[in-house]
Amino acid sequence: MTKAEKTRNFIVEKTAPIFNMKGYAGTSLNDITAATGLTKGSIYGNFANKDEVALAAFDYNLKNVSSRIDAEMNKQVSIKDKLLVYINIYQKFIDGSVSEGGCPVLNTAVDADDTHTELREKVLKAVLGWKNKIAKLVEAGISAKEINADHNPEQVALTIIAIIEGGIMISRLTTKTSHWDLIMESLKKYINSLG
Amino acid sequence: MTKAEKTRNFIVEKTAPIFNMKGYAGTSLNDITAATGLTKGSIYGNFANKDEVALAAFDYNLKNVSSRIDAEMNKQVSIKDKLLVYINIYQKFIDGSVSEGGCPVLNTAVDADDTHTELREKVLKAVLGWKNKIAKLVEAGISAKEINADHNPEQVALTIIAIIEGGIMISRLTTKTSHWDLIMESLKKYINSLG
DNA sequence: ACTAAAATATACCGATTGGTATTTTATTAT
DNA sequence: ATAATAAAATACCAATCGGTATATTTTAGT
Repeated sequence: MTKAEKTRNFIVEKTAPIFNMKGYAGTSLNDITAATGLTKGSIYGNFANKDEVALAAFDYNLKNVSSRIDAEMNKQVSIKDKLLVYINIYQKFIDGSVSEGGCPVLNTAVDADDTHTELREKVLKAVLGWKNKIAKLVEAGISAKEINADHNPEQVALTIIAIIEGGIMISRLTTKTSHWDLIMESLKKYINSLG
Repeated sequence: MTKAEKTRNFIVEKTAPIFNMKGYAGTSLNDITAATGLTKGSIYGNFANKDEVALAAFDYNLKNVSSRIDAEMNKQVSIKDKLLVYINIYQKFIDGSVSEGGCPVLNTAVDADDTHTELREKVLKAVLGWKNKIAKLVEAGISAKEINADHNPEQVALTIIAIIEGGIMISRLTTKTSHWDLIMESLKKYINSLG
């Protein structure tokens, strides 16, 4: 790994939480230099512009979440247990133990849907990928007779994502873990009702 | 209504959609003057600062949603039908027929939770009020034997809000009304399963 | 119609915005 | 160790940021 690559990663690591908290417009180049300790010249030596940093930061934040989920999901055998993984992983993003501004999908979707095309397309891809992933799990669950065949995999996927993301919005706003717990209890019931 | 009050309302009406789309940091005073056709001096003659405009814009956006919901809810008699009102109202915010950037609660919560205390407190109040409203409806439903008494009103309220707001995030991002429809079908099932 | 007050426009402020050309420093291959 | 190269720092740019003091216009009461 060359020096430039190291610096690039360093910049992304340090700015990713800021973009996740403050959003694209709310994060200034001064924020970026302050967080990295680097100068503007150095930032622009590694990135073409602010957009490129923001896009890389989103990728980083997304991978941070999804890799944790993948790792935990691989430990589970049943489809339902795999689906329940989201609850435990996101809990850590709520209670502050991992938190860096909440779910990057939610933050970036709301931040960019009307303002930033490139960022919007990245989140869109992430959500559609997430949806497909859950839908395939549901299909596998149906094949394995673990989930009733009368369920629409896409609908189940969208419903799970909606509950999680809506739950994050509420819980992070109210800062009540009890709210998260209650919503996730509903999600558990929903998942267990699938078959 | 004095001239200043008219102008104040005019500024709020014109800028409310902008704040809802671009967020607080993303909306500049240039945006505000461009949308109103007024000059900076006129804006600052009616508002102390940008914050005051943003706060008034949020109030306006929130009232726009909640008054529509209240009006429609009063037409319904059963508790379940009252709860189902959210689906039809928010549909209009999704398909673009009323849209001005989506749900102000979701937008402002995500925008302000880590950045803007005053705005954050306003959304927090809105969400807690919304939660209490649904919880009281559920309690009334239990009293009327329309909803089973084993349901936790607060939990039902939080779950409904989460599905709606999560559904808005997804549907506005993907611009697929089918996604909204599928998620709302799940919400209908959930509401109907209450009793 | 006239005047006092209210509301809006003009013209400006310093600070910050994203971005760049140039110089200095650090790295790396020989 | 040195030269070539890569990376980072410095110093700057025009434009825009939120905000204000003052001048002008518009409104409203008599």
